[in-house]
Amino acid sequence: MNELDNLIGDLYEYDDELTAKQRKIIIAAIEAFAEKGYASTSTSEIAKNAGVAEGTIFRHYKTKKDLLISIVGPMVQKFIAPFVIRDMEKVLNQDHESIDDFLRAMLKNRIAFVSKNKLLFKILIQEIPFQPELKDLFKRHIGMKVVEKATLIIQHYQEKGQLVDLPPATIIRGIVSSIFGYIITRNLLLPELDWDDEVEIERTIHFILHGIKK
Amino acid sequence: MNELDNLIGDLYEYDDELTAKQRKIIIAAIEAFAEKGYASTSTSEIAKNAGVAEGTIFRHYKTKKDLLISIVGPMVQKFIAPFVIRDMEKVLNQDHESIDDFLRAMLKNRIAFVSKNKLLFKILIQEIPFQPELKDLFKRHIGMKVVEKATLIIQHYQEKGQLVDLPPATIIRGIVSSIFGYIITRNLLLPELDWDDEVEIERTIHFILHGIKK
Amino acid sequence: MNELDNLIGDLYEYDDELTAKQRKIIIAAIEAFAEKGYASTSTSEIAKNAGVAEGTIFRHYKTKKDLLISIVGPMVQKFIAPFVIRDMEKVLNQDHESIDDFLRAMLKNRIAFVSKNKLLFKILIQEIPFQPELKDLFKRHIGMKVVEKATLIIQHYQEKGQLVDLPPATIIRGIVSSIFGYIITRNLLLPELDWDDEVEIERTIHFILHGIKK
Amino acid sequence: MNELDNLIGDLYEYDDELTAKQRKIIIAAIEAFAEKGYASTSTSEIAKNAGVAEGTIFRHYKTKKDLLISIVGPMVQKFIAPFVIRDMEKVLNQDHESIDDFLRAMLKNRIAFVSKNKLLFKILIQEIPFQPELKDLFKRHIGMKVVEKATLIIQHYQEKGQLVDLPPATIIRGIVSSIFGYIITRNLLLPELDWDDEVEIERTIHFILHGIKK
DNA sequence: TATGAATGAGGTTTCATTCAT
DNA sequence: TATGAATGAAACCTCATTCAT
Repeated sequence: MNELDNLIGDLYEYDDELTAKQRKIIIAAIEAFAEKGYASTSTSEIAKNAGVAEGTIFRHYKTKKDLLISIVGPMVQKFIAPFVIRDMEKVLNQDHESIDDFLRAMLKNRIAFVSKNKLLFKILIQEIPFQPELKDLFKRHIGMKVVEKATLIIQHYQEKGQLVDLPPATIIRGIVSSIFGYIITRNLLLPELDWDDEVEIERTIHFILHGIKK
Repeated sequence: MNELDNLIGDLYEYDDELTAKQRKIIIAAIEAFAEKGYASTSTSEIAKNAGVAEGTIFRHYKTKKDLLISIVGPMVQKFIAPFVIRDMEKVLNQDHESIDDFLRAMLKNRIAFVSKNKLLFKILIQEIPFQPELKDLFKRHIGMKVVEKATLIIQHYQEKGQLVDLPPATIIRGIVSSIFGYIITRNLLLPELDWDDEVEIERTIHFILHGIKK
Repeated sequence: MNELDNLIGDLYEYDDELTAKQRKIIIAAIEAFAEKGYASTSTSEIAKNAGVAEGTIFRHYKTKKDLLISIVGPMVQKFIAPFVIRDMEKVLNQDHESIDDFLRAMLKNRIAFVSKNKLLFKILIQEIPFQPELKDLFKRHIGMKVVEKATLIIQHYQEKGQLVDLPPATIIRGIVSSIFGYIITRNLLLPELDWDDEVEIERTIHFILHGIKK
Repeated sequence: MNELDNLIGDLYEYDDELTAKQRKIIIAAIEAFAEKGYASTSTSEIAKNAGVAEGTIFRHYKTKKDLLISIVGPMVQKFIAPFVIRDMEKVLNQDHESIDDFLRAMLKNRIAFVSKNKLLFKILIQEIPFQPELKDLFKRHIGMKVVEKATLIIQHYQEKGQLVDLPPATIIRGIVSSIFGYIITRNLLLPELDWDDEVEIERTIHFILHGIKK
């Protein structure tokens, strides 16, 4: 479980916050939630796969939902938000000459991030519609901070005459849809295909920038 | 539940196949599945909301999963596939001069379709990852028939010199991502906003055709 | 379980409100609660003794506490309160010449009642301190209606010059303590002794009326 | 927790038998048992309220029931029994002229005792029916020694012609019921009322001595 | 001595499903 | 056809107790 091991290291700043059993619980939970969905995964199954007693899960997480939140919350909080924001600040400060470069940087970064966190990503998008806590978290972090920043960046480039005069919200939606479309197709819908990320990212950037019309 | 009533009429060709109770069961099930997810909805809850006895559900549907499939299967089979295909044939036959018109027709049609079937749509995309039957159905209908047709159309326009020379798969992904991005934002993420569909569809078409660069 | 059978008949006015299984559940629950206490009785144990599946209990009673309340509530409501009140009205109306007769009637009646409901009585006094619902029920029925009536009766006899001039509350406490003292000693503390109820009741009445001093 | 602190000092002859943690455990246990009942109190709750680790409880008390017994046992053994007996011997030796004085002394003494030990008293009467160990302890100490002595005293006064010719057991029951009736009403049923103990004790003595008849 | 992570048996409750009516 | 009582497996969770540190 190399992917998962790294992941844990990322999610929890101080590794020693977690006992060995806790790590095993989290890893087993991530795998099960991603494969069968949160509601269809039983705590006894998680315990069995983690090699711990069922009671041990509840010593560390008061409820099953607590376990979910503690897995998926940090992903939203510590990763998505700060990374995105830092990236964007970098962009604004370094003042890339063209948005091409900016877009390229962003896409690669985000795609690498999701590739490292495929399972968590799947859990997150599956459960957001049903977990008000997650929805809130998401709206607060992404909806407010990220969209705000993104709007500024887009206006910045629009003023420089590089971007079309669509409303920033529409532009953001276009970009995000394209990115997610790629990520989901690549990782969830057709993971069995041979993907040349380098090339396909360039194509996606081309699509975002110039559309499909010749 | 006007939306649901129409819906039922659409899903089942011969309305009289369904008893009144069956209709009520299906409606209650759609509402519950969409709101809380398939796995988190109990059959007793469906029965209560439908105003029937618990046993009645199992008289008509052997298992709970049968109920799900019988709700979401027809959507895939009878709706998505035929509509899309028919649309596309229409396009190819009528031979729209420009893809602009074609795209516009498609988008409006698909968006109208999903608006009519918001709840079913939500159930479908939530459950596809977890229900092999649905995944198969989907892949067979969409993946094979639709993608095939779409590829032909794109090649058709590429030969006419109207479309950029990206691989058809990339183009399809771009278009579909943009459509879904709009539908999901509009119906699931931010349904509380005031949407002017006419205008926003035009913007989305513009994005698909020309991208974001000026 | 003849005692319990009668009991059920008393508690539920229309016997046919209860299925056979429900009766068995209630009887098993009463026995277990009385023997081991509510908190120390498991629902699985009740189910086993009742000869039903555990789920059956929860089909009829939403929670374990529901089961307790539905057993002990009617005892308070339908029995204690109305009986006592009716008795007392009878007394006031018939206007017994002396309180001796009244006391005697009361004691016999109450003692017979508790003898018929020994187990329920035990459950009731054990659980009242821990179940707010029961406390409320009890205070409302006994505390308010019964004490009020009793006060009137005592004042009635005090005016006739038959009763000592202690505050009614003190007199009620004295009488009730003596009755409960007898009932508890007789049924709970020393049930193994040979009790001649007739005689012992006369003695208790003598104690209440004249005290211990010669 | 002044009440509880004194209490502990009383229960354990050599205070230094107890570590600070042990004291905290006992105090927390008394409070919890009294409030929610023995069976409904978890050891983890006691540990938390005592500010110790869960394991610490089991270092001092082999089982949860051990803890209960070690709390409530001394109350029966070291307190009730010896006090009562000593009092009674005093009475017999000092040879109070009248039982009035004797009764008054007893009542005040017992009521003061229970007031100091309200919580323990509550635990004791709640748990006696369900804990054979306690029942035994109680029967051995109270049932045998106390009743024996009390019988002697009553016969003593009966011979002096001061007491009515009811069987001693009946007289004991009358007195004890009246005392408990007062203590329970005062401390458990209606603790929120303003009680003037001096006055109410006199009234209770009057009731015991002369009954309710004028 | 004290800790608190770990246990696993057992608690209450839910639930899809069956079946006699 | 429709019912809803009944089921029992399995869900989530609690808890007294143990044990390595």
